[in-house]
Amino acid sequence: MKDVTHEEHITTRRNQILDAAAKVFAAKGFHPTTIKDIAKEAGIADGTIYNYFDNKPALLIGILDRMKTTVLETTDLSQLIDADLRTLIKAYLYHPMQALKADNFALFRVIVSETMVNQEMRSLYYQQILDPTLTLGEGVLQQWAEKNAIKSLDISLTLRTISAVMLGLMLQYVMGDITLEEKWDELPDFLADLFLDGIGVDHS
Amino acid sequence: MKDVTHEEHITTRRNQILDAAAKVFAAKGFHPTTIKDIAKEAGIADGTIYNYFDNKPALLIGILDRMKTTVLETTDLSQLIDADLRTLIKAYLYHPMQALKADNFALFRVIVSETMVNQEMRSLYYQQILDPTLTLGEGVLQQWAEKNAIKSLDISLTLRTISAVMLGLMLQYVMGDITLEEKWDELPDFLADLFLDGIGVDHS
Amino acid sequence: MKDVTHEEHITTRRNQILDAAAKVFAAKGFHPTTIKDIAKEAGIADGTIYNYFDNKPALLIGILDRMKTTVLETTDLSQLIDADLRTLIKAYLYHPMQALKADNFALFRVIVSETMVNQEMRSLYYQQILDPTLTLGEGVLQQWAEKNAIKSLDISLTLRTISAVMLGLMLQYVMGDITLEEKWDELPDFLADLFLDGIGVDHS
Amino acid sequence: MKDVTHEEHITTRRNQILDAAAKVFAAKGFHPTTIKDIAKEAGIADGTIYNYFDNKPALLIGILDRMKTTVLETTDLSQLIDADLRTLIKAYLYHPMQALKADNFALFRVIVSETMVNQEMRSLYYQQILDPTLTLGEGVLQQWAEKNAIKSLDISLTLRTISAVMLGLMLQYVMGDITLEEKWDELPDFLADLFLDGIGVDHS
DNA sequence: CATGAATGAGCCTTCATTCAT
DNA sequence: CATGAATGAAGGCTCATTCAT
Repeated sequence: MKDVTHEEHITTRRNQILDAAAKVFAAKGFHPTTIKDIAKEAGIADGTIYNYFDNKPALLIGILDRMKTTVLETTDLSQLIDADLRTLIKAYLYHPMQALKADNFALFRVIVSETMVNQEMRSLYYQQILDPTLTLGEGVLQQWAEKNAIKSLDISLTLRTISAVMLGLMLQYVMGDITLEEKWDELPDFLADLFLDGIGVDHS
Repeated sequence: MKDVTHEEHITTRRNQILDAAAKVFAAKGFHPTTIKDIAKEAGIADGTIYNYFDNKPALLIGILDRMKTTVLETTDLSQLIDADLRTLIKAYLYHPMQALKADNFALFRVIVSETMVNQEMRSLYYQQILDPTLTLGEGVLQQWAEKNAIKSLDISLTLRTISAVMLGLMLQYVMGDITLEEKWDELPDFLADLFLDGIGVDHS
Repeated sequence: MKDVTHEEHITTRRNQILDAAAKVFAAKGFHPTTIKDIAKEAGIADGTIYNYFDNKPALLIGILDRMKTTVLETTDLSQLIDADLRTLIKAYLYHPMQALKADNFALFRVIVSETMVNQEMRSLYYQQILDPTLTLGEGVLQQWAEKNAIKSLDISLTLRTISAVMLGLMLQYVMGDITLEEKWDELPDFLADLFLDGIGVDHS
Repeated sequence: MKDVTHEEHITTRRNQILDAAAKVFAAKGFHPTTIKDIAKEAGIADGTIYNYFDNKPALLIGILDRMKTTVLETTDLSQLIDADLRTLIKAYLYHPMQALKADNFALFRVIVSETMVNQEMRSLYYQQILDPTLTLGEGVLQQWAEKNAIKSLDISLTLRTISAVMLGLMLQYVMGDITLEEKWDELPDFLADLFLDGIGVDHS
């Protein structure tokens, strides 16, 4: 009973700190942010942060780690198992794009930036986010392949291409591509068409 | 005459410093690298670097800036103007992928990482690399569209999608996706097929 | 009655804490040891320690203070009042040397180290240990002097010399003098001879 | 030529810093002293200290290291090789006692304190100071033993006893023994007599 | 222009101590 | 009296940058 309360308290505090860290990281970037900044934002003392996290990088890792839940939950495609392929692809693309759009650009930038360069974050991203996403998608594609609804392509490369396009577009958006910003909402439709039909004309 | 020598000397020194910086950044990352590291690698004194660059970030910007030449030169597609579309797309994809494969992973990672987070690098990348590449590609696609060789799609989005796929795949490669590493050389062919024909079966 | 129990409880707790502190100080040194280390070793909470001791130095002082009893008890020479002088000196030297040998090197080191540098510990050591020991010894020597069993020397200096030799040898032992370690057990005999007869040959 | 100046400059700076460190350590103790204190005393910036020393302990080690020269130079006994034994012993004891008396008590305390507890300082003390001193003394005693001027005792223990008495007396002095302070100057004579003749009366 | 010693602001982290529960 | 989360002062150390030579 007391333990439960205790656990809850720890979780609350960790989230409180991660929320503050996410906010400040998004605003100032990882390296320019000081522990004092985060503590101030969280309304606690510097030292308190170290009662819940080992060090500064652990905060960013904590933020990334917290995302795995979000990603997997919002990307629940099981309910779409009976939809047609085009709808499915749109859905697969739609969620992350909307999630990003909110106002997490800045945080996204910081996370990608550090992930590129931090071994621990890299493997965390791979294990917690990329790999589950790919596995999920491969299963779906496999089913459609068996129904002869898609060409017999290398499924793993296909999936990687689809997830890569999302990542790549996000980066380009974040880099300041205005065209992309304007047409952001058209993308799920556009991509679904592109991936399903290609750009080439039929030569038959 | 003297000016020429002078200019040459400056260019040489700058390149010497940038070479050293690129090497050390690739090995240790941007933030963990000190000016002293770079000076040592370049065989000069710390202070000398400041005669050629304003500050540490300017070194990374210098490296990125030097790349624009390389990128545009190696992506010269004019000679392929008469090839068929599939060949063209392969060529468009092939060069950057091989360039990355060489062994500049590490440097690529560092540059992407800082670019995400550094406004100046971001606009430099956009102006010097992304925008020219997109413009080039749009021109080519436009020509093919006029020949009715491709569907009438939103060309700017199409181009952005293609370059986003490249960028995204490179990142995932660099993140440690083993499958991608194994099949890296198959990608130009695979992607050309995918982009041209799509994954869907013909319902006609 | 309740007070007695109360007092007992306090004493028990204090000893429990001092035992833990002594163990950890010996293992890690005074400064590297944290209150948390000690609390953990004692199986109590950090804050509890402050119910029994004012601060961290007070713990070391407490340890030193506890020793006075031990020292004086084990150095009870009264029973040797009838022995010959050589036996007496051996006994005077034997106890502290054995005590050190046991395995309290590490703690001894820590205590000496802090005593050097901490005014409060210094006077505690002087009052509780050095002074009583010297007084005791001086009394004994005085008796022998009156019996004309020893030369008429400055007794206070003689005593200080003897205790200084012990202290100095202990330090050198603890500093890692291998020769001293090997011959440690020979010392009481050796020193007794040395002090009584000197190293010079008789010139008569 | 330039190198010579350079070396000189380094030596000067190191000594300047060590002088300042010694002064502040003596006044405040090792742990309470901050790098800023030392820098201020030396009239330089904090960071400059780290151009000459690896870290804070290295300063104390540097101080100890500098002493080896002093110790060995001032303890040059070769000129006394023809003196009688009593004179020799007095000389052997006199120098360190005077050296300490100056006003280096406080520093001595700090050094002994840290040496007790710091492995690196311990072996430095052993190798640079204790061992040479013992070796020197053993050689001398050996010669006298061969001349039958002293009893055939265990020379290594004898030497250790003599050097231990110095160390021990210094500590007791430093601990605040007033008697010792009053009679400090009598000690060389007193000790020479004690060690040569012993305190026992002749039983023949 | 080259040098590299000097600078000193600034940050992460530790940990003794407090105090509300 | 016990607890242990919270505190926040404090300090060692790094390193980009400057500037006298």
